[in-house]
Amino acid sequence: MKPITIEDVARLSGVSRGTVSRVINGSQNVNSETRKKVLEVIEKLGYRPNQSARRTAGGRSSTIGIVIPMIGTEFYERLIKSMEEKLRAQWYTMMLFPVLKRDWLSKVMMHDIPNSDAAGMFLCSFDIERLFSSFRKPFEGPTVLVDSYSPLYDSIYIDNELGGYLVGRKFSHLEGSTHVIMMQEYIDSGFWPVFNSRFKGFQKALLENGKSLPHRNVHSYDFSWSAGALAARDIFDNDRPPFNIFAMSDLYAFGVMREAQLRGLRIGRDVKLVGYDDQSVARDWGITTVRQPIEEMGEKAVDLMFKRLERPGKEVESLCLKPEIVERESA
Amino acid sequence: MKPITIEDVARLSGVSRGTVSRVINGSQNVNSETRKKVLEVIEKLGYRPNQSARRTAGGRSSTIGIVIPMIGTEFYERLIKSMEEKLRAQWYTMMLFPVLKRDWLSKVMMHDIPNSDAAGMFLCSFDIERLFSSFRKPFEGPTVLVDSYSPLYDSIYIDNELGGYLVGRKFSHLEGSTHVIMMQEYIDSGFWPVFNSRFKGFQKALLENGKSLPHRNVHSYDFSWSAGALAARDIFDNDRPPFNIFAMSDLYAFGVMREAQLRGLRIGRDVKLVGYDDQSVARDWGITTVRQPIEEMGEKAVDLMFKRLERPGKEVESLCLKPEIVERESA
DNA sequence: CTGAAAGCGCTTACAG
DNA sequence: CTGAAAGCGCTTACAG
Repeated sequence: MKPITIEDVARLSGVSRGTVSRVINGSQNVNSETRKKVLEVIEKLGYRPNQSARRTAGGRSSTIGIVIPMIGTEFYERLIKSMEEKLRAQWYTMMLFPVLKRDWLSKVMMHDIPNSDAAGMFLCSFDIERLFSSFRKPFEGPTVLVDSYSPLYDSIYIDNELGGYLVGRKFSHLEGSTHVIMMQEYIDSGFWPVFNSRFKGFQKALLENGKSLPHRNVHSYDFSWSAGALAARDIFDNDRPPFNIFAMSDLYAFGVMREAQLRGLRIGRDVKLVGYDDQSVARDWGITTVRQPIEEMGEKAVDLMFKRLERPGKEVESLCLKPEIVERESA
Repeated sequence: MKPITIEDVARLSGVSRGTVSRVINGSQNVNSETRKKVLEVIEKLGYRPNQSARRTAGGRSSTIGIVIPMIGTEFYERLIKSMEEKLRAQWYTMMLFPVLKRDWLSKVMMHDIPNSDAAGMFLCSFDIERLFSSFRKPFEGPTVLVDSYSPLYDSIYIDNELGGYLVGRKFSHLEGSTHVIMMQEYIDSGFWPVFNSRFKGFQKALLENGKSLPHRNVHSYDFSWSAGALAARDIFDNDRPPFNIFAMSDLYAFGVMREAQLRGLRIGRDVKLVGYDDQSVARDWGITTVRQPIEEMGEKAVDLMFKRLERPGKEVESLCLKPEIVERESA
């Protein structure tokens, strides 16, 4: 069974292919009677225009690609959802390219994306300059950086240094020992360095208030549910309360919380705890945390894309969003 | 700056477009000298074939679409990763279509997918028959159902009834009161009913052992980190230990665990607890759970797709995978 | 408002 | 092994 083409629609409507094309593309220059007739036939036949053909014939693509480093986290779920919402309102289709393995990064960048026929591309959380020292620029069309920054591209990101600073300022007036749990970031990782920025801001605030953070109070772990508990075990075993712990992800904070409770330490009193991200787990368990305006970032990213699509030659624009502390019981 | 076309390559190589095309498509019928020359020019120019044009000219698409109901969970992260791994080995590109809002389901099915130019389509966790009573079949090409079943399509899924049954059998020899925490499933939701199947199997095992489950011992909640704790609170307040709790997701199980510890109930003794999914949180916190062979499901799904791509007319094939209990400290 | 026609960048028999 | 040519399903000036 052959697919239905514009030719079939034209024949049954008694008009030319050109007219059908005009109807499909919403041209004003079609008699409303004709349009109605054509639309009827389209409906009856179940005709869908072949997108590949439209594009090779010079029509605009209406898909937008999004590259993200992972799925399976609340952060990207929320980000993607807010972006898709806005994209759909303008009839764009979203195509997701998750880079689920480090090895795939070059394949996604050099192969999948150039072939994707997207009108534009969002690149999320990657450090594009580091990426393009090893990769050829993969995509000629409009590119918007989300959750990262480069002077060469439109971009929107959240001020991680400020996030860390806010927590540091809060902690600098507290009694007791101060600890940080973070993820180790490698220079060659290709990711926008969020943890290091948070750390920088945190340390800056402490220094401003005459406090310093011993190197041994910085705990680096991988990213997992148990990491926070392991770190907490280490902290509780080798130091004395009260503890002030900045867990740079709610995941970590949660592990700390659990370990503390097992030991009878009171969260909010013996242990002051601040997480990061305001994930549902922080809301559910009363963890003070740093909220990132994820949805706002997604929406404004789409705005940047639309502007760029309209005026490809316009000057590069960059937006920086502010995080804020959400006070709960844990600190 | 105009994109480089096959014409440019042909001209600079001193051959015809046809020959360049043969080189691109790996045809054997090209003199190796000619091929070398053409390849050089391609490299030098940085030429990339226009995929849209290839497809409209009758070439095969090498992208595969995957529709999933959500991102942000470990289940889909693992599933997608295992599928992409196999797809990439055969030079296919994966395009993800998450359906992040219920309203978008029809748009994704009727618009995005038909336009996606995919050679084949995976549909994950949706109840396709219920879907297609309201939607026209969106996609003519090879379709493989993953994590759901229909006699009309190739499919692979995990035996949820068995999963529930295994837990039920384990619980039927235990002293104390038995409770279930699950998600309420609505008939019109369009999702493959996994919780109901688990419940069915669970109840069956209890009945076989002469036990019954009072209706009030079934606790339905939405899907969140706090739901398990809320359910546990309800259970602990209104019943007496020992408790046997089947939390049909590790997320729920985790909430139960925390609430129990806050009350000084000993997990594994006062509270026997079984989760579902073997997520990292279950591994990290010692929760007995039902492991689903997610990666195996992903890989075999891709096998089904390849078979179907090769022989579009072959008989429909259906695979059912078995879950198993992972024993840990909690039960 | 509409049709005829050229063109988009490819692929693929066909003939040699 | 290769070129010339027809064709894929569309779009878009152009002319009327």
